[in-house]
Amino acid sequence: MSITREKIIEIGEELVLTKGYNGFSYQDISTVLGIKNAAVHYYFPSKENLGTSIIKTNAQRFEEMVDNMESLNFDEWNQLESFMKLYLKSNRESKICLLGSLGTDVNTLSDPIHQELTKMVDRIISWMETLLQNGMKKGLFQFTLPARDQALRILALLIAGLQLARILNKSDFKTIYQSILEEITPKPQS
Amino acid sequence: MSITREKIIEIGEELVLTKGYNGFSYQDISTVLGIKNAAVHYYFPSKENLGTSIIKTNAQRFEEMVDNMESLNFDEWNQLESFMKLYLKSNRESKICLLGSLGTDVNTLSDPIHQELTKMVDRIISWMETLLQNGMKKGLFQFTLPARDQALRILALLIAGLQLARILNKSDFKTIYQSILEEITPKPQS
DNA sequence: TTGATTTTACTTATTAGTAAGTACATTTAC
DNA sequence: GTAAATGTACTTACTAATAAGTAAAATCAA
Repeated sequence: MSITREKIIEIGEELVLTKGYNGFSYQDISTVLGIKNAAVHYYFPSKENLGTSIIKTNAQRFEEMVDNMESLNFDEWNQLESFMKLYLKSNRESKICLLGSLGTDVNTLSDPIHQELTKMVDRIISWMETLLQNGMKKGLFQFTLPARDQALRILALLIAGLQLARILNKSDFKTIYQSILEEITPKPQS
Repeated sequence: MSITREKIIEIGEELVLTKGYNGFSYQDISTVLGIKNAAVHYYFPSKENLGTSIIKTNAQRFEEMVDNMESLNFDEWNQLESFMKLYLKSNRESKICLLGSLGTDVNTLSDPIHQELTKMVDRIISWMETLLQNGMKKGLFQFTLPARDQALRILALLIAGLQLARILNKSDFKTIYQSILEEITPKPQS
């Protein structure tokens, strides 16, 4: 596969995470790569193509990470923490989450992008639901809500945590991050 | 004050909440109002003026609501619930939170808008912090985190709850909404 | 009739997108 | 083994649409 194509997706993703889907243009990408705007259209005829490719690439990266953690026999706690650490990295880089970024612009996205986005969120939620469920059985987690609801809460805290941290202060994300871990840490019996 | 001016702000806010700051144009506003693009520029010479006015109007509405609740002697529980009900309404109307919307586009906003946004988030967080603190003293709330951290969590859950609900399903917001109330409801002593 | 409001008629810049052509490497035909 | 054809990765040079923004004239309302 083409290296230029990969770089376009990479830069496109970075721009979605920093400026939002409607906040960047093909020119922004071509300028960074030192090529012409038309060269970007050569790989991605329309912005819709680029948008879906960005989401698909992201979703694929997620699946690879999950597969990798499974094959390394990560327990549920470590899997969740690894996932959450992706957000710590985003916070350091002043980026937000792809889901939160596109969640803002969802009404301006064409159907194919919208569907890809929904698919990815569904996938992450159900992955986390299973993870929480299994982890609780093992006593690694403790919570009272249905596992899917707990997953929704964790994802929401991560997504808006990054957004709030970019408005306020990076340290505010760390606060939220810590609180998530505390929320599901098993409490000693009294 | 001009009725047209007020309508422009109202429609502008609606557009920010549905399509994002970079997803709408003056043309979108003027078309709805049946006036010309230039008439919008008469009231708001630049989009920056409009953006700051939208935030200021929103912040003012918040202050009025707080004042009103105080004068009606709402207890802390009812004040928090009233605030949260604003988000229930947004969810019904498939709108997201102003803070979440602008949080995505923050890097593309000019300084005055950015500052207004930061001011508003600071204000809401510190209002909720005080509310939680006082409510806990009265036994209306129960939580273990520092009040500001708890406020950050609640705001984050509300903001991303709306975003996720727009991608997934409206009912997912209600789930998160309920979980917030449960999170701070005093537990009976054992 | 004065000032507030709005339209007309622009400008300039940027957007996504396209059509035609170029350079160069690879394959195919003889 | 060489020449012709083909494919890849672009550039050049556009278009059509839309963006924000402006100046000046027209309209309206007190």
